[in-house]
Amino acid sequence: MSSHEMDDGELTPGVDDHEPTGSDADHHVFWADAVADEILDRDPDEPIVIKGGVSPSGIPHLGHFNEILRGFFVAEVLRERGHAVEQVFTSDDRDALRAVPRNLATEDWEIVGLGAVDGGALGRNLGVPYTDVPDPFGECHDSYGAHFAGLLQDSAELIGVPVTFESNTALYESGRFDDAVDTVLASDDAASVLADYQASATADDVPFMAQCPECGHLTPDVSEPDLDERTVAFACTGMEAGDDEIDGCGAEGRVSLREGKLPWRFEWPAQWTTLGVDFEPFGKDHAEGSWPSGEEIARTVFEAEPPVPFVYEWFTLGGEPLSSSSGHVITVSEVMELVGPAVVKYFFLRNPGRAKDFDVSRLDQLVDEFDRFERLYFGEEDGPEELTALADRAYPLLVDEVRPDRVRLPYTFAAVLGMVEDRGFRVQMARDEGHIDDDTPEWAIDAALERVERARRWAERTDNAYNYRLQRDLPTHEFDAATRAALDDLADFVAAGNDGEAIQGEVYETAKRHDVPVGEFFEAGYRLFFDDTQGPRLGEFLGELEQAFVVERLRRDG
RNA sequence: GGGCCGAUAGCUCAGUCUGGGAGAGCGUCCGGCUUUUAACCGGACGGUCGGGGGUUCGAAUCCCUCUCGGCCCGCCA
Repeated sequence: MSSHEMDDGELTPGVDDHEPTGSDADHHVFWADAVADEILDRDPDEPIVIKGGVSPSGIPHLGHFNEILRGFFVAEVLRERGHAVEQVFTSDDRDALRAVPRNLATEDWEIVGLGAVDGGALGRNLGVPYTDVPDPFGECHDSYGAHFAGLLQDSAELIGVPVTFESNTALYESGRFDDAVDTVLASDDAASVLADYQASATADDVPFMAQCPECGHLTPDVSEPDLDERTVAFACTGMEAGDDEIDGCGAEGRVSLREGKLPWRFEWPAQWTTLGVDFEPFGKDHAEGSWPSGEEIARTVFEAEPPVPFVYEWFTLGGEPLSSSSGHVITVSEVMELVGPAVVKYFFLRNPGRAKDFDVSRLDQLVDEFDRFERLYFGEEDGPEELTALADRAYPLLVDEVRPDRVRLPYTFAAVLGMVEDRGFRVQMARDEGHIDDDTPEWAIDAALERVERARRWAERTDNAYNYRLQRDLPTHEFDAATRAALDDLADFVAAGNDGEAIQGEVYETAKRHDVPVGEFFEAGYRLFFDDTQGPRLGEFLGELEQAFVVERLRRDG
């Protein structure tokens, strides 16, 4: 720790031109600034290490991204202030497989049921560390743990957050954890400290779990640690996993301290000291469990200051808790296909202390909210003071590049454009609505059209009011004579070269002339073009389509 | 049983740290866009800020208490 670091803090107050004048120096509109202050108050060595981590127990879902994105914002704020930062993520992959998941994901993010893999093989590996359980999908990774850690890493890349992954198993096997393991086992206090926090722990426990060399199962039944030889005696007597009992093979003997692991309550602080962690976000589940004990273990056993903690609320998916085991999950990959990285980051930028709902059926709301946030930043709209201040401060962290000339199609409008595949149609319609003009750069058009693809997937996934698809072939239909005559009339009107607005008006006129109820006539139109009874505003939509196609379809010729 | 967090409009939430005007978006309703057909625009309606008590000139905000919900004291983002 150098003596001038205090000055660094003074020289980089983290104020940019967007910071509203008159705000107190120690009040921040953005939570990550407050966290950064707290970290810097401790004069950390550089690079400042920001960590997160999970067990690679199954499909990585959006909730796991709290572990990456909370840290991301803090890391970005610290970088802005001129500090070197490394964001690391521990895969807690020496934990034992405790339950066979109902659903899995392939390396290409395809969600499959247990039936698609050898579930029996997984069942036989209950109690075995994730890195020693074979990859259920065969050869794509070295192990179950590597497979799902790979997906997590993949998610981080998708969203554009640079993270260094650390495997717990590798930390044990390479010896990097040796000092931490020795410290715990040599400590007179370790077991008794934990016993103060955990009812099931006693002061006589040897805080280590050995991996049986015969069957690969972890066992807490260890004794007589020898710190000179770095071995421990074990008996493979099985372990508890939830309500189930996992049997051991009964083998006994001694194993190296690299063949096993610390219990989680010790492993977490061991990660902090070994990796030099300065900041760690965690869910409210750890807030009253692992954190208080970990904090004291760090101080009394490792004689090190624990990282700055940060508790985040869990969020729900469509009002229900996320649950890997029941399959109520949404992956980052899926979310990225629906809204893109900036909006995902925006979702995590908001108040982390309050439970949020991620509602796929109302993603348009989330995207609208993001668009507004963006307009507030660019000063294109007035809004509440606090929110505007937050936008000024944090918006640039959401995007790769701040571009005032970007184009954002409203999400539901993008969904309407998604009803037709043709790019020219999409561009023309966006142009007619004033979203694109002659000065719009090509990159902005491309980026805007990406949202059309996403909104299209959303419409399909939720099968909502925008899930209409222009039919390439003439749908099956049955119209009475009056309707047929009216459609022919309308076809002539279109053939005469009238525009969308005129066509919309003519729909009413034609229906009236032929004595067809307006509603029925619209239904006929929706049947012909969408094979449905409803759809978007018909006339203006038809006005954008190729005239010959519309005429032919209205005449039921193809 | 003990503890942590939360509760603001029909919905999603901001505002609570640092007490002074109860807000946004969406939805709903009404109207506009040449005449119902989920894209656009305008307006309106809408809240005893979970209940009660206290501190204060003044409380969504601070304190106490109760109710409900989530979570922790095995594992979990």
